[in-house]
This record gives sequence, C-alpha cells and structure tokens, in this order.
Amino acid sequence: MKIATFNVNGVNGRLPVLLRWLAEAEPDVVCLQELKSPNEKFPNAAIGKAGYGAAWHGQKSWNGVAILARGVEPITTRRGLPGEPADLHSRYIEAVVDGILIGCLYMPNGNPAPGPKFDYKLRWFTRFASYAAELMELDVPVALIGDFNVMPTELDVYKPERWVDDALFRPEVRASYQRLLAQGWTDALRTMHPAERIYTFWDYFRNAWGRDAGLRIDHILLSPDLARRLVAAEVDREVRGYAKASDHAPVWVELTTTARSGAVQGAARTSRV
DNA sequence: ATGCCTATTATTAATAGA
Repeated sequence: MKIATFNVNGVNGRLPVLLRWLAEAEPDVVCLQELKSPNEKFPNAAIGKAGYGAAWHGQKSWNGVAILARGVEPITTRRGLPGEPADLHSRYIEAVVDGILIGCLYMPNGNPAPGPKFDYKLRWFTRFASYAAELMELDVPVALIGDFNVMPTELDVYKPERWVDDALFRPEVRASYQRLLAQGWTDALRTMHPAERIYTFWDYFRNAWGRDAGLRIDHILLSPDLARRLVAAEVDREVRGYAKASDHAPVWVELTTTARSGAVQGAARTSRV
C-alpha cells in the first residue's frame, strides 16, 4: 500500500501536474495541502476520472486540504482541528481508507517570528499534538501526513545557519516536533534514510531548485503498528522539475499488507529514541 | 534588511507563502 503527501500549491492551477503524477506514481492514498480553492471549485470530476475518490476541506484563496483514495471513497471522520472554534483555517481533514486512519494536515507557516502568526503556529502545534495523543491511544493504525512546516534537524536544511530564526526552524518549533514524535510516532522518511540530506521543498526564489537549496518539511508519521509495516519511503523529486511545478515534491511510503519483523522494525524503533 | 518567484483575488496592486 502506497501512501503519499503532496503540497500542490493550488489544486486547480496545478491540476495537470497532479494528474500526471497520479498516473505515474499510482499512490493508493494521497494527502493534498494548499488547495487554494473553495469547496465548490475543488476539481472532483477530474480527480474521479483519474480513478480517485476524494474528501476535501477547502477555503477561498488559501490553505485547504484533501484526501484522495484510489478506487474507493475515503470515509471522512473529521474536518478541522479541534480545540479553537474561532480558527477558521482549513488545515486538517481526516478519513479512514482501507482500515487506516489518515490525518492530513497543513501546519501554519508562522513567519514572521516572533509575532501573531508565529503565536498561531505554536498554538496550532499544541492543539495538533494534543489531538495526536488521543489518536495514539486509539487501537487503530494511524498516519499523520502533510506539510508540517518544520525542518526537524540540521540534516533537513540546505544551510541551517541561515534558518535559525525562521518560523520553520526555531528551537521551540523543532522541540514541538520532537515532543510529538516522543508520543510514539515514526518519521517514515528519516527512519528509512537516517543519514541522508533529504528535501521536499525548494523555493521559487534564487534558483533554489537548480541549486538544490531545499528543506524537508513534508512528513509522514506512522503509529507503531504501521511503522512495523514500513518497507520504503521516498521523495518524488522529479515532480519539482515539471512545467508549472509546485514548490513541493510528493513524499510517499510503501507499507506491507501484514506486519514485518527484523531490520525495518528495528530501524523504526531506533528512530523514536 | 529586502527582493527574488508564484499563486489568488480583485483591478494592476496587495497578500501570502517558506
């Protein structure tokens, strides 16, 4: 089973890129972020024609998240993150696909920091971690997937010293991410590639893609039972080079249908220490 | 310290992204 995340940066403007990648990669489940589309303009017909059922939580101009499932309709279990009723940003949607609870998130960017946007990011992160702890207590497989807007370590930034005061890399944000992992979640991509520089985003500015000046901010977190099924995790880098590309590339994991034992399980356990 | 590039929305400029 292949589960992916892709910050499309405009689901309508990037529809050709999305459809091309869906046809090439054939993921079973896809979490999308930054739809930049109101609900009524979500391209459900085109996505359905490509073979995917969809659940979405849109918003005019900004934000917006969706979950696609190949050949089936996702069973939506939540739209919006609990804990702050006044928060109207569409940044979380959740659905069950093939017995797996899929939480699709778009964490606030938080810049400039310090400031009200950074305060909102920290509050959102706290709410998310609190809710994630509830999900961890459920006796079901869970994957928390999306654009976390956090580079977890220096290995996830092309030039760490340039980013120390940025909302995506400030110590309190990295600490929040580590506390989240400590609940028992496995960062799938980092677990499968413990020592590599891996990026999932390249700015449109300064020829960042051409210079490979990237950031790793799109993450797939797996509950312990799913981590035991993890056999591969990769970035589809070439998608960043497509015409009219998003500034993010898709990230995906491959899970076996039954639990594995041995090296992969050991690696998953090690990553949570 | 700021713009760079790209998108959306609303009228050729502002806002947001990361």
